[in-house]
Amino acid sequence: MLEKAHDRQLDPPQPDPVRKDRRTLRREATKAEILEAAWDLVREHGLAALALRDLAERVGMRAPSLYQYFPSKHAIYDAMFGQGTQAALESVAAPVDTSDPRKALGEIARRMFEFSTSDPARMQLLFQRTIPGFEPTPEAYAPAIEMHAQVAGLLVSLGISDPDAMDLWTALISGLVNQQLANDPGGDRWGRLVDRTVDMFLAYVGTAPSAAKKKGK
Amino acid sequence: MLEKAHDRQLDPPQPDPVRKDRRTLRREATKAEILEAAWDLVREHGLAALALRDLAERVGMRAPSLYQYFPSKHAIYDAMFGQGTQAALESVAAPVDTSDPRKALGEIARRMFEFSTSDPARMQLLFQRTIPGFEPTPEAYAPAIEMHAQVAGLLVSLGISDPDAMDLWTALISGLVNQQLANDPGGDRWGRLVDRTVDMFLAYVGTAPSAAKKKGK
DNA sequence: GTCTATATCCAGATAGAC
DNA sequence: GTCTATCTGGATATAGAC
Repeated sequence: MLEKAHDRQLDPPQPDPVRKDRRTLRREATKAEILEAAWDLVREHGLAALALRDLAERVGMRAPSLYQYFPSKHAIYDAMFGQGTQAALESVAAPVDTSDPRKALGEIARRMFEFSTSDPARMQLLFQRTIPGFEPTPEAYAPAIEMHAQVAGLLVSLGISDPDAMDLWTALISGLVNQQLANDPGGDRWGRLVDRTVDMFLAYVGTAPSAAKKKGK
Repeated sequence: MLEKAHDRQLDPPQPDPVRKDRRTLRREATKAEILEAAWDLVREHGLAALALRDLAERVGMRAPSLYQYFPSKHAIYDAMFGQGTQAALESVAAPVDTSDPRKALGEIARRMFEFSTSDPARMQLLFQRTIPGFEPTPEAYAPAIEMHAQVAGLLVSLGISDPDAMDLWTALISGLVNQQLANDPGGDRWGRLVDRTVDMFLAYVGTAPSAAKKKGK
């Protein structure tokens, strides 16, 4: 390595990680602009149809210039993945206007359904794995883990601590979303069922001593 | 058109649509062989990664020769789609070893779950729409409609005729399958929940006067 | 009926001028 | 920092020889 270590030591340390110079700010603004254009494109033409040429054109560049901001196409997908999980977390974590945990759970269900169905391309990126070779980085995935924990906490406040119940819950929401997008995109055929599905879930895991009970055949 | 119509009239009519000459049989055998190789490839590399070069190589051809059997890549997907819906229908329609409709419904649920999770590529082809521009033909889709009708009939035999209940049912199975494949491929984390999910469903739509009841908030 | 050869088009990514 | 030009490799599909 020919790196001049003494130069680094002479440089003043970053006084505040939030404080950034104009060049960094400009760069991050451009990155955000690129990602915004990428979202537009995948919403228009589908997630898999994202092409760097088109993306560059949208932001007034040529394709090679994108590599100054993202090292690869997968890196762009990863940044989008991170934005998606962050948005999902914020959607779930926003204050709920009720003190009734049951109503709160219904509100969370509606939010997740709305979040997922309102942007099929985002839903496909986050919850299905259809891009060959793409795996999100742990950093991009982290908000999804936090969101999962928050919902689990809400279930606990309802007296439901069984991990199976949490798995059942995610399956219910996922199923409604999938059917809505696959069979009635833009409609409300499964959206109308969200509240009743929550009732069904609570009736089953709430009244039973444990959701993990084994039913005799 | 320069077609010689009198030749057709002189030809003896097909005495039996099932009876085929050797040439037709050979051709259909080759088509079946191509589709079998296509299934192998999508299971190995993913649905979207199917390449005609690879497919031709698997059956000992060059890529252009495939066009003697299928007019396009989408036609191959369509034939696979038809095979998939046919297999799904057969899975559901096979005799059930019980006279108890409730147990029969559980058996159907397990079959559908097993059918879907045992072949993720097939599940992706049939129940998600990730191939840009591909729409199945009505012929390929027909068995799926028949399967839907059979399940609806089973629900009716349980006294459940509400269309909403059928939609809820499909969402439940779809959700369990999706979570299993997305978060625990090859495992049993959601498969274990199938029977309990059926119980939950029956407890909700079976005991209630109507699944379409509107719950007060 | 299968082949070689090719047309046409597209992709992601890199090198190096300016 | 952005560009032009290019590399490398892929795709689907077609033309025409054999």
